[in-house]
Amino acid sequence: MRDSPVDPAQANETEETNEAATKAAVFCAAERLFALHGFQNVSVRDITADAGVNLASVNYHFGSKDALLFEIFRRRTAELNRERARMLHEANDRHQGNPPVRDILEALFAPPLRWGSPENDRRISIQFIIRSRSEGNEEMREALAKDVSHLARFADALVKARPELARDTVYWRLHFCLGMVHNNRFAEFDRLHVLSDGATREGDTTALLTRMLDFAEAGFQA
Amino acid sequence: MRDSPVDPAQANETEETNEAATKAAVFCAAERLFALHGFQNVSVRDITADAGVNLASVNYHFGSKDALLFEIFRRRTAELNRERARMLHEANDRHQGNPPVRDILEALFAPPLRWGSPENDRRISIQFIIRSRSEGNEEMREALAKDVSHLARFADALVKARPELARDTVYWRLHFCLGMVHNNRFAEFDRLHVLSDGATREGDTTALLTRMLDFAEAGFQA
DNA sequence: CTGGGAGACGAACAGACGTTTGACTCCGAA
DNA sequence: TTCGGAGTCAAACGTCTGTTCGTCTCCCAG
Repeated sequence: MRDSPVDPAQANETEETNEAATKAAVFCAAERLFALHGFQNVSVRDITADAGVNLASVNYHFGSKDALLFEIFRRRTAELNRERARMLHEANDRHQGNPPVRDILEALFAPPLRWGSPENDRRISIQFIIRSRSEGNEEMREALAKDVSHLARFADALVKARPELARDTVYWRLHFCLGMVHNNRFAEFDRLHVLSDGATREGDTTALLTRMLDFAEAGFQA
Repeated sequence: MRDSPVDPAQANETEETNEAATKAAVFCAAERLFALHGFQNVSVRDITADAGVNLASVNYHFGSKDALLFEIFRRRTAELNRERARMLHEANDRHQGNPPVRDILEALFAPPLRWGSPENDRRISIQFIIRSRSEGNEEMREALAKDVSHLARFADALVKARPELARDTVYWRLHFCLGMVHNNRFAEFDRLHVLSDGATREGDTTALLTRMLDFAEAGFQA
């Protein structure tokens, strides 16, 4: 076992890499199948069959099925958090450390929405993350609970942007905004599509972002 | 098999009923365990052991594990929809068939919030419903997708209350509101509690309802 | 050339799963 | 009293699960 194996995410879909190609194939197949069918509904055999590798590959490269799940989760949440933090940082730079509510919320909404756009390769990743929020095992939920520092930065920025609001009011409204984001699942989009008889298409990501920002920004004005 | 067995929900927790007591016990135990640990993480043996009945009871009284799941789902969603429809009807009566946005949203928010209050027996039921939205099998998701008529009444009322808004705008904002509701899970409350360092307690249901209505009503003003 | 570790592979493991079976008890109707 | 169905029960069924084992191939350092 070498110390720094080929990064599965970087070797994405490029099965030509001469080393650890099977590890990357397992990683990608697992993420996709988990995101589409749920964590418990996908067996190790499903993953290895889809990836075209041997059954024992999962346990050899990742230790266990749960460890594989957690590694996908850890990597993707880290990437999402990094992108959100970067946008929040840019908003701070743009507004001398005191960005308005809309810019803060954009840093929260835009990354998962961009990932979720139909033409984006990360569409699967965001579905995986959302799913891990409800189907994740104890380890994953613990990691989510521990990682409040990431959200705390957004909460602090919002408190600074709306100093007249009580702190707990800001926390609750941030909670509502997160609910808006996490509801962006395939099934929910389908129901909305049926309800509106085809009037609402989720294809236009920037338009959806504007809709969400309009709604949430107004919510913070209350 | 008689035609109208004792209603498990009515025989709730009263194991003294001389007939079909085990069916009610299975129903209650299953709902609680499913809500707490997830659908796939609870086995038929877990349910029957918790209910104190024989292993074969589930298949005898409900046909299969999936059928049991679906029966709990069907009953609870019907109860929730009925309560929401009743509140929307009352709001219509109060305002001559044209209730304001806040009253419509209250009919949407209040029932699940009331159920979710700590002292309420239905706290488990609402967790079950929320869970079924992401963990439900094909049959349950199909039932959710088909039942747009229930949501359509809320959408129509909102369109009537805000005629200056485009229809798809109203649909999207209703979608956002549903996200706010469905995010009210145990795990999410926990994270919010950690984030706010104990400042936000979910105990006061009416206060939470006010917070949600303030936020969502303002969102519809945008 | 040679030895050894990394990795892929088929096969098997032990356990948990949902479901089914057949016998037994009990009670109301004939 | 007798018959039959409803309900409970222990036991077993076959299947699918995650994981492990032993072996084989291949490549590179010695």
